[in-house]
Amino acid sequence: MGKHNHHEHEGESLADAARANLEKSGEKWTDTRAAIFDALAGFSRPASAYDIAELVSAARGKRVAPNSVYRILDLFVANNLAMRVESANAYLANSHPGCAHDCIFLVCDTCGEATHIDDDPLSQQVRTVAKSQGFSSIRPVIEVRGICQKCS
Amino acid sequence: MGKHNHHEHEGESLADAARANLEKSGEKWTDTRAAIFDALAGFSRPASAYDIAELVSAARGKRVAPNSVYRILDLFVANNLAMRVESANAYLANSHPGCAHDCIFLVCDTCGEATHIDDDPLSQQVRTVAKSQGFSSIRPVIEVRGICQKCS
DNA sequence: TTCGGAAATGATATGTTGTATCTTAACACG
DNA sequence: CGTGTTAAGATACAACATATCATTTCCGAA
Repeated sequence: MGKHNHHEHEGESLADAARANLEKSGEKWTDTRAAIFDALAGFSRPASAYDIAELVSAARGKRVAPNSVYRILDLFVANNLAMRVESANAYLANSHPGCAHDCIFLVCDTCGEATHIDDDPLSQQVRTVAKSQGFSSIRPVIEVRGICQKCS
Repeated sequence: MGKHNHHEHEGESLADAARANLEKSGEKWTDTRAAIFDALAGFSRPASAYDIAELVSAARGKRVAPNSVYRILDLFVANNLAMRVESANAYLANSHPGCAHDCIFLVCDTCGEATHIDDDPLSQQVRTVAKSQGFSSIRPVIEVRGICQKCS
C-alpha cells in the first residue's frame, strides 16, 4: 500500500526535527536559518521568499535580504526541510522532515491553502513514465490547482 | 488503454488547425495572434512570453509588448492551442489542438527540451485523489524535471 | 590567543516574469 | 458613415529570482 506512519511535528518540535535533519547532513543550524524556518513553518499556506524576508526582517528588527532567504530555502529544499510549490512560486515547510517522498500538492486557487499528499504508487508511476522516455535524475512535480472544499 | 490517434500537425497545417479551433470558439484569428502562434510553434522548447515578444517584434519590425503576448497566450491556453509549463514559466504550442488532455511534461534541466506525454489513466488518478479531498475545478499539473536521454 | 581560511550572511544591483491601467486602433453592424 | 465592442499598444510597476562582491562569523592550527 505504500502507507506508513509519519511523525507529524509542529511548533518547537518541528523546528527541532528540522534542525536534527539539517545537522545530520553536516550543515549548521544558524540563527538566520532558524528564523527563516520558523517564519516558513508559521505560514498556513505556501510562502514566497519575499513573504519570508518581510516576516523575518520584522521579527528580528533587522533586514534580511531576499537573496539570503533564497539561499537558505534552497538549502532547506535540498535537505528536505521544505518543499517548493512550482505552480505557486512559493515554499512550504515539510511537516515530517527526514521522511522523503515525492509530494503531491493540492493548491486552492481561491484561498491559496495547499494540502500536501503522499501517494507513492502514483508518484512511482510518474517516475516510471519518465524513465521509460530515457530520463534520469528524475524529480516529479505533481500539483493540482483547483477549488478546495472550504471555498466551494 | 486510454490510447487514441492524434493528428500531429506541423508548420502551416498546425497553424491552420489552431486557427480552426480558435474560430470554433468564436474568437478571431488576427495577424498578431497568428504571428504569436507561429513564433511559439517555431520554438523547439518551452518559450517564455518575453522570448516570444522578442521574436515577433523582430519578425514584424514592430514592437509587440509582453502584456499583449501574455493576453494572447492566455487565450491560447484557454482554448487549448498552447500549454503552460509551470515549472519553466514558459509555453508550448499544442501539436494537436482540438484534442484535450491533461498533459505530462518531461523537461530536461540541461537542454531545456520538453517532451509532451499523454497518459489519461495516470492523470485520472491525480484527478481522483484531488476529488477525494473535496477539490473541484481541477487542473492537474504533472511535470517531471530531470535529464533527458540525449543529455545524459 | 590570535592568525588564517572557510562558510554564512549582507549589500547592492540587475535580470526575469507577470499585471494593471489607460489609450488607441481595428472591426462589425445598424 | 457613426457607434459600440473587441483587440492591441504604451507605459508603469509589482513580484520573483540571481549574480557579484564585501563583510562577518566561526573554527581549527600554530
